[in-house]
Amino acid sequence: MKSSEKSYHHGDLRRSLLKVAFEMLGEEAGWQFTMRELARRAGVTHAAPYKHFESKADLLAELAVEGFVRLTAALVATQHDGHASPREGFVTMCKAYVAFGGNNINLYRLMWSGDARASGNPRVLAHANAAFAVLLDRITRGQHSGWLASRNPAGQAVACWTQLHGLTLLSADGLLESLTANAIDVAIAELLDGLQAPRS
Amino acid sequence: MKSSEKSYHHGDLRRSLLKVAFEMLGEEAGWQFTMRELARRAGVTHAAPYKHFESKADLLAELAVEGFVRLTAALVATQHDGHASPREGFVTMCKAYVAFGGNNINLYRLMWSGDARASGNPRVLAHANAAFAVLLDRITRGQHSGWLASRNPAGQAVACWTQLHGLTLLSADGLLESLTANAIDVAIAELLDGLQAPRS
DNA sequence: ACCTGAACACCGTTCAAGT
DNA sequence: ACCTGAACACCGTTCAAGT
Repeated sequence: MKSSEKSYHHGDLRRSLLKVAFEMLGEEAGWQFTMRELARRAGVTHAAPYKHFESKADLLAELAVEGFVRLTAALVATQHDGHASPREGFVTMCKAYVAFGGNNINLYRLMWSGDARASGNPRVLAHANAAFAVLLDRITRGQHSGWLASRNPAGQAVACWTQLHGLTLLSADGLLESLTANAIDVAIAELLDGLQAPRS
Repeated sequence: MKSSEKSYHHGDLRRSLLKVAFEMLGEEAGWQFTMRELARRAGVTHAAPYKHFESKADLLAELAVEGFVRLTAALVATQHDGHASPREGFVTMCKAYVAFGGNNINLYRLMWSGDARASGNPRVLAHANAAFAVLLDRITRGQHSGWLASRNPAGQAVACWTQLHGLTLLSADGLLESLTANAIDVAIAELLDGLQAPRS
């Protein structure tokens, strides 16, 4: 934060590496950047990152954790707006999920890449579950307040999560635009119809 | 087909390479096999595959095309069984989709990998659309026969596709089992409830 | 305490040369 | 016509050595 741009890198190389990694994820090139490129951009030798991360998978796990934190925040941020209806509020959250993926597609793919989980870092799974918990909480409250059909909330949350995950990925792959207009809105509407329908 | 096992590889190296690649995809190691490992297993030098495939992406595209062909066949195969109800028939197709992904997870991931589409081979997209067309066709017919709510069939098909895609991936990642029992069945039921519900 | 230089065992891809 | 051998420009990772 103190900005020592152009210094020789002292204690905060770890933080610098994460920052540069997020910058690279923001570019076009996909999430499979190389450790050597990361080191190059951070201005250090390719061996230096290994003093701060055990392996590439370890670095990816850190990025994935931060990704889930940001996704969770994006979902939570939709909770207290004044929505026209409970359903509208929920739809807003769903759109925020898909928008997060669309705006951070390299990070989103990294979060689910398997390479991140392969690190063995349990925080990846824990933070994925934390994001899921936001969906589950909203659904549980929706059932209590009566606008969602009452059945196992976890089942509804899983249906919601899988729908949003698939929608995010296929949308980012550019496969939906040619199939129908407003694919995201339509798919979310079908999801909500299902969650509201009685008699599972 | 003539089986010249143990020969020196003549004209059918291309076919051999594809066969070995599918075998590797059937193993545990993920879909990111190396061209050199493929060549090794096929018993040739690592330069030989490049006489039959322009690049690794080109090879992956061929595998992806065949994957979509197989997925399409798996979906079509569920069409003429005697089902207890139209909805049951549709649910069977949905389960076949998820089961295909679960039983061929490396191939399924490859099909959506981007590396395959990056080859520029238009057959990948064409065959992906062919698989989608099966969903669309069943939904259109379901609307005509009246058991599905009548609205834009493409929108419903997109909702179905994205749900099954997300469900397949998250299920394969092992992320659903701990959340609820019968996650696949439950998510498919929510999907169908949505597709059947009037008033989108 | 933190980074560098050189090394190891790999990649994808190319291309002259062999059969 | 089809494959090999050697090469090029890369990787992730390690480790003795420098500052």
